[in-house]
Amino acid sequence: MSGINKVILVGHLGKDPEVRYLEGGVSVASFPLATSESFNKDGRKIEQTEWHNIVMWRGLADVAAKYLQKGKLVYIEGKLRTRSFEDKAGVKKYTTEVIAENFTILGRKSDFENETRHSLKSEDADSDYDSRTDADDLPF
Amino acid sequence: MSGINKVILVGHLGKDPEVRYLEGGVSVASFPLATSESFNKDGRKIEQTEWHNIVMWRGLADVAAKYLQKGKLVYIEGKLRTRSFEDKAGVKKYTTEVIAENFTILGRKSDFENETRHSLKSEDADSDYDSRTDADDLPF
Amino acid sequence: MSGINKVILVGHLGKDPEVRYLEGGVSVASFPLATSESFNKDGRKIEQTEWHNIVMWRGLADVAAKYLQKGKLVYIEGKLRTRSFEDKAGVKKYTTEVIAENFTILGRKSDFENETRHSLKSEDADSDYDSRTDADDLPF
Amino acid sequence: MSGINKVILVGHLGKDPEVRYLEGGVSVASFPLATSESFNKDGRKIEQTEWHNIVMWRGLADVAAKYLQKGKLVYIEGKLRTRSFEDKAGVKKYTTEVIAENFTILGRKSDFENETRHSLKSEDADSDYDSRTDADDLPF
DNA sequence: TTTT
DNA sequence: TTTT
Repeated sequence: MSGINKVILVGHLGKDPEVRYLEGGVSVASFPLATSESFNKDGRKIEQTEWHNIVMWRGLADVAAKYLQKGKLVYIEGKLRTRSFEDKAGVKKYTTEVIAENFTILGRKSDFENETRHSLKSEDADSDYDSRTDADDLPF
Repeated sequence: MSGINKVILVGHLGKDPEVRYLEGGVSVASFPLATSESFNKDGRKIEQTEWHNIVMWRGLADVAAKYLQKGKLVYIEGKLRTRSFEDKAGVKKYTTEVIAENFTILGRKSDFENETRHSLKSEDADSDYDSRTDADDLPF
Repeated sequence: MSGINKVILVGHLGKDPEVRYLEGGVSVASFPLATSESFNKDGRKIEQTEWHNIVMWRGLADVAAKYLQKGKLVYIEGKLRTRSFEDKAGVKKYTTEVIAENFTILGRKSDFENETRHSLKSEDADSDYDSRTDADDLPF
Repeated sequence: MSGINKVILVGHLGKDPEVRYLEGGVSVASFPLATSESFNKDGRKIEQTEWHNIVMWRGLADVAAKYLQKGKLVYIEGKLRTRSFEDKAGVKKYTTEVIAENFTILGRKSDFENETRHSLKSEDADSDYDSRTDADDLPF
């Protein structure tokens, strides 16, 4: 018990969010996010990009679908979750995702028709212990 | 460019750190860390544990080897890195690890013969752009 | 717009939380929190303690009043807020506080009769845009 | 001991950094940073801005002086420090500052002639236990 | 004013 | 595989 599992990312979306709808109408958005880091090595500037699998649930997924697009710069706060799945060949594999808990769009003024911070408590779609939306945080 | 990739964890070590030495004498420590979370579902308390693969390089690995043991509660700050590798059967797989940048032991008094915060800039063993140790942060 | 204002602290309470009740029955808890840092200077170990003014609103204040006491080790997440006030002599002064958004008790087993993470959206008592409680996070 | 004191901010500089030089040639940069937050209250969008006093020491101050200007959007990581001072009238006052440990410029492409993350261990100017610069992180 |  |  008593753990903290927190991820803070600032990066650009590699693709538009992809939204799926589960039984019960629960929405799930996912997209890749790139965080790049520069450093000097032997006098040359090296840029290293790390890709993260971002997952958003329910109301946060809906907001993401509406306001996030490929290329946008966002601040994302969330937690790590590793889950297993079977690939097409039936081989068990693992993937680590960042389950987003809130996000803020950063960047150009033109990106800010909407400037509210988006926040949503979200969890696995098959649990309903926290399915409400932090409506006050939504921009409409 | 311009990215932030930060992980903050507080959890317990699932095992003692395992230390390996690469060519050049570079040390790498790794261990699993559990972060647990409790919540109420339908009136029952559910505990959910997430396991993280922690990796520490060089001086930080040495400090970890000396001061961290299975069961200890630690605060860890680091970044996410996903890398691919081939399993024994030659199948390409991916794993996501937390490359620790510093840690602080939390918890019981008996855990605190040493109480300095440990911090070390570290990177891939095959790169040497940042191989020094933040010696002032080391407890000896 | 588009800002992030986040504070992450792990430290010990210097006093029991002090709870006040505003008009409307809104509860506000506050207490000092010590975060200490050790480092070596000229071969001697120096310990430096920083004191933070923690403020919790509404449901989070109620949970704090019940579960936090002087000496306990807690993880606190919140945001900075600087406000002005007049001292007894009528002189305008400023104070910077950490408005907590959630906390987790860390530390000894004896501290863990209750082990849920406490979280509450909270704001100034004179605003009511976010006055609900994240009830699912509360331990009762 | 065993504390964590961490601040994460994303905001705009309210002024150009002001650089002072202490005895020994130690440089100190300081500037105000605004973090704004939007929320809906009674259907109206409210924007609330918080101002932070940012302080940078030594090499980090030098990088700030070179690359940060009024209006720029930056990610700043640091720690809180409250110190007392006497105002012109000899009255003792307190101020809380964010001692930056690293920063990253965010925002428009045009802001990124230089895109390295800046990082520097820094402390009070009158202590020399950590006076070196994380040179590898510097952009020259 | 905490803790080790 | 941790911890409470």
